[in-house]
Amino acid sequence: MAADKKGAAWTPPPPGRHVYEYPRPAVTVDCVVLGLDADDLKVLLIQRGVEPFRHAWALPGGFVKDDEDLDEAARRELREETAIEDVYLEQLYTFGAPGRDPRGRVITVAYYVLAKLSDYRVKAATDAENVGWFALDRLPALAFDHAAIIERAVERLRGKVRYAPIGFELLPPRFSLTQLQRLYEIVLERPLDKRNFRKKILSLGLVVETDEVEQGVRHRAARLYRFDRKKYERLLKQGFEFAI
Amino acid sequence: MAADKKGAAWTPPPPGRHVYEYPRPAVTVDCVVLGLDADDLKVLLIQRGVEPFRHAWALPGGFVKDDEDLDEAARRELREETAIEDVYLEQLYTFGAPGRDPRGRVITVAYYVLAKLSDYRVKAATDAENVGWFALDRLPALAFDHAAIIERAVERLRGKVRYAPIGFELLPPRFSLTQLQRLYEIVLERPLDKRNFRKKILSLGLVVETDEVEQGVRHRAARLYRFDRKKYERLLKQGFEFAI
DNA sequence: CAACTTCGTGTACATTATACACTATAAGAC
DNA sequence: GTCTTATAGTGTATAATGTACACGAAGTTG
Repeated sequence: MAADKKGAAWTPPPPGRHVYEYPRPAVTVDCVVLGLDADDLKVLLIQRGVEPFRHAWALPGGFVKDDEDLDEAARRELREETAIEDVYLEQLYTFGAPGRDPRGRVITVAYYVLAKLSDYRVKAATDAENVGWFALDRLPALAFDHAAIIERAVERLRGKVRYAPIGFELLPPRFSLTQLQRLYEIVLERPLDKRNFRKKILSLGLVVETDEVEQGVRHRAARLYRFDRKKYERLLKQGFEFAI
Repeated sequence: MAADKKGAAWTPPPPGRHVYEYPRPAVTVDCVVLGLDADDLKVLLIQRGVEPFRHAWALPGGFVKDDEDLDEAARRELREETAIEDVYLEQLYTFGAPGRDPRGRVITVAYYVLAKLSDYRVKAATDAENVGWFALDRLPALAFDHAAIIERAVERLRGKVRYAPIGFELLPPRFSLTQLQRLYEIVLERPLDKRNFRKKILSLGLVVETDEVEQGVRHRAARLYRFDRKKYERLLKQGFEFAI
């Protein structure tokens, strides 16, 4: 976790000295923010300014406040550290191995976040600390157990993208079918047949044609579609199962 | 959580008084132990002996110790409170709403556990406190937010049983295909066709015939099968996907 | 040995998945 | 405005899988 983002060094509690009779670990949230570039899944990292792991890159995150829920804490830290808001956010897994933070017992509730990368390309770089998107296969050295957390987030995305319409969270509101196919190919790491993919997607009836086309391309522009979330929610209630 | 199982009442920290500058919630683990009866999914509950929620039923669980991992803590609490060991155990979700424990901030990492109910029918009742299996549709009043935790565990089981061979964790090592079908019918809450189910299961090649048959039934005895875990793991590495 | 209960089996049809290649359209260069 | 280039957009035949459906076989009990 990157809790001490304002530079105030955090000192661990003296071992074995607790005010109450039960252990009191520190609890943080960490966010694995995934975004889709033209050819890659990318993850948003911030560079640590303090020890331990000074200069190492880490997941955005920080301490959970006394009066906030875990999801709230994750959204707050995201907003504070990366200016990212209004994204798909879901709890991933809680990491609590005793040695995962050299300063003492810190349990972190990890979240995974799907962001429309294009929305945040600029903003991300303007924060006080270094912030950047990194391709998943070219990650820098990471603080704590954050590499393992990212790995689990990607596993989860891969597992879930086929059975839930979460891929759309990575695309702009209007997208071409080619873009959508590219997304699935990148996440699933295998090529898909263009005609079969389109047949399948359109037969679900969840993406609807708009009257817009791609702009600024140097060839025939593709028709743009949008995801019909309301229809999806209606169908869900009727036992419909999304699957690609 | 049922952390104070030995009757020592736990008092909450005075609000706003922390030794360090960041909040220090208590962290517990709670286990949703599911078992399969003839006609029902059941969950294992223990009855609380102390306030709050004295006399209410609750999930087995307790505080995470300073030097143990979360999974370890869950297994330890299970062993201590219910004598259950060597079961399928997987982290479920972390619940941390500020008001979920009336005594103060307690964050709980929930686990779900699949147990062969027949193994634990007797042992479970011998613990110092009241312990019992409850059908999911006839739960007693539950402490804290434990009803919500159980609900999420069942959702997870339902979602996962079709894509991972975890149903076998609920059956004895040797089982009939009728038992296996019954399991899926109970978990998925819909009837399955006998011939189609057997075709499907056998075509996966993961359950193998043994030379044993059901004992002590008052009709033709069914052949018993076992799950071939090694074969499953081999196939997994080759990209095989389990699905029912 | 009759009655009962569950076991174990196959086929026809519908649906879905897969493999595969060319024409249409728009932009850009000249 | 014509040619080049790049991607968009489309259909069919075959294989695989899913679904619906009913009855004789085998073992137990009285």
